Amino acid sequence: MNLADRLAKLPLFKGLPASQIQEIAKVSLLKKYAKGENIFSEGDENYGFYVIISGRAKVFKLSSEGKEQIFHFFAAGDTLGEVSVFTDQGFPASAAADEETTAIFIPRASFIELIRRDPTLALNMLGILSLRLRKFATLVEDLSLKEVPGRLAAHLLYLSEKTYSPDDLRLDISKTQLAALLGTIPETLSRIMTKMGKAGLINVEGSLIRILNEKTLTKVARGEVKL
Amino acid sequence: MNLADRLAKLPLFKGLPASQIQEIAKVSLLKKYAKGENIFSEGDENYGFYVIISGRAKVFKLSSEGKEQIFHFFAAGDTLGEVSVFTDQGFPASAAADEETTAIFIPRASFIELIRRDPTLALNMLGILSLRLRKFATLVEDLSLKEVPGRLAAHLLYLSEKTYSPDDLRLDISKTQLAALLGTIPETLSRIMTKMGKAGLINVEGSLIRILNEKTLTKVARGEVKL
DNA sequence: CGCTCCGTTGAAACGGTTCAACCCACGTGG
DNA sequence: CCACGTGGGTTGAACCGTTTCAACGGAGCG
Repeated sequence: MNLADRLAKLPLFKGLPASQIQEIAKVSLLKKYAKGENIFSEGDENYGFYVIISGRAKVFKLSSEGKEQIFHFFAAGDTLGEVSVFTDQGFPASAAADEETTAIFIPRASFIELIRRDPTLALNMLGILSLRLRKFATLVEDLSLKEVPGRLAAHLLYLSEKTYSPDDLRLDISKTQLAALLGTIPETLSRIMTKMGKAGLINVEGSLIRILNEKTLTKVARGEVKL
Repeated sequence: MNLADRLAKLPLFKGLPASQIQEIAKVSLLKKYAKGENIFSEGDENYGFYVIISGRAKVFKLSSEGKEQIFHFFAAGDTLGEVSVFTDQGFPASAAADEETTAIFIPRASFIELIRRDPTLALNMLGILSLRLRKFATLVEDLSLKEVPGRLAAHLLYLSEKTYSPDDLRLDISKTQLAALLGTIPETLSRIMTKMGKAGLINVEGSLIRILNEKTLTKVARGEVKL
């Protein structure tokens, strides 16, 4: 499959005429990243953004002591690095491939040029950024207003919503990564999972999690019930 | 001054032809809010967004126990509530006037219509949302990877950057509000200010803060030095 | 086989919050 | 004009959730 066909499938380019997609394809690059490989680093100058074709990437920051906070995971179809396309500063955070990942790199100047010509693309991008802002809002809420059990409960319910079998979840990331996503450390996450298990809220077997008591779990997520 | 003149001065509408601004002005509303008055609430259906003309507003969330996390303060020229213009969900957080505030309400449909016609406006809005995302990124970083002294130090240095007299700061919000912005409570903030005073980093007299040792303060902000 | 990575568990330490008391500046009403 | 209440800010002591440090078990892999 060539670049143009791949681009045409993306939600970002939905509703865009083929001719313009061809144009973008001409200046775009297909890139491959090995597991754990760096995609860009905080502060790097930015010449464009990325669209994930396959695999998974994370955007994160590290503290001075080495603790990692993951902002978001990106999978096939997602865009990353768009923020610095529209502001003249380097990347606000770093990104790395979580497994073997392929992505399309779209140069900044050509993309802006395309937006100027087609407002549909602009609206698509505005929708993407708005969604991202929503996610940040709930992340801030979780970090500041909820304790770790609340964050975990909220995350499990979030996963539950986007699954076919809403009570049988499979974590597609390691528990260490999950801890970094929830703003805590593996030890704490482990303890809380054990507690939730003993309280009959969930059942954990490796990366398989079954929700046993959704009602109470919801209350924990809201901070109405403590563990 | 009429609505159209006010709109024309906003960075959001920079570079936009007067005819289109007139059009927007026709469907916009001038609103006034008393100190403390609610502007919109989390989850409210959204029919448009707001531009602050004078005064100050805050966007925030409350925990189930009543703790407040302020996401951002907005002053004259800033827009708020744009996020839900581009996604079909209610407001992700609540907003209230921090003092007597006037704002222009711009209806969603007309604004989207205008974007469709003028890509300049789209690019302006993309720039605004991107900047907001950057702020969220540093907020998350602060909450998750820094301790309260680090957050305070970072905030003071941030204020210092945007002042004429970079070593003499005046807090324009109450310390209680500052605590809510930094993700902590007034008691903790007070203690840390005292500590920083005793360590010779700053000098606090009411809402006047003088930075005495910027170098060390920077290290505290980076987490390289503990208090 | 032995290494590394991930996850788990325990005990101690720490940062921050909670609760309570108190101070001060300010505005209001008697 | 003073008494009073109110809101913002400060301080102390107890408490609590989370992290830290250390040790250990198991799975996967060269």
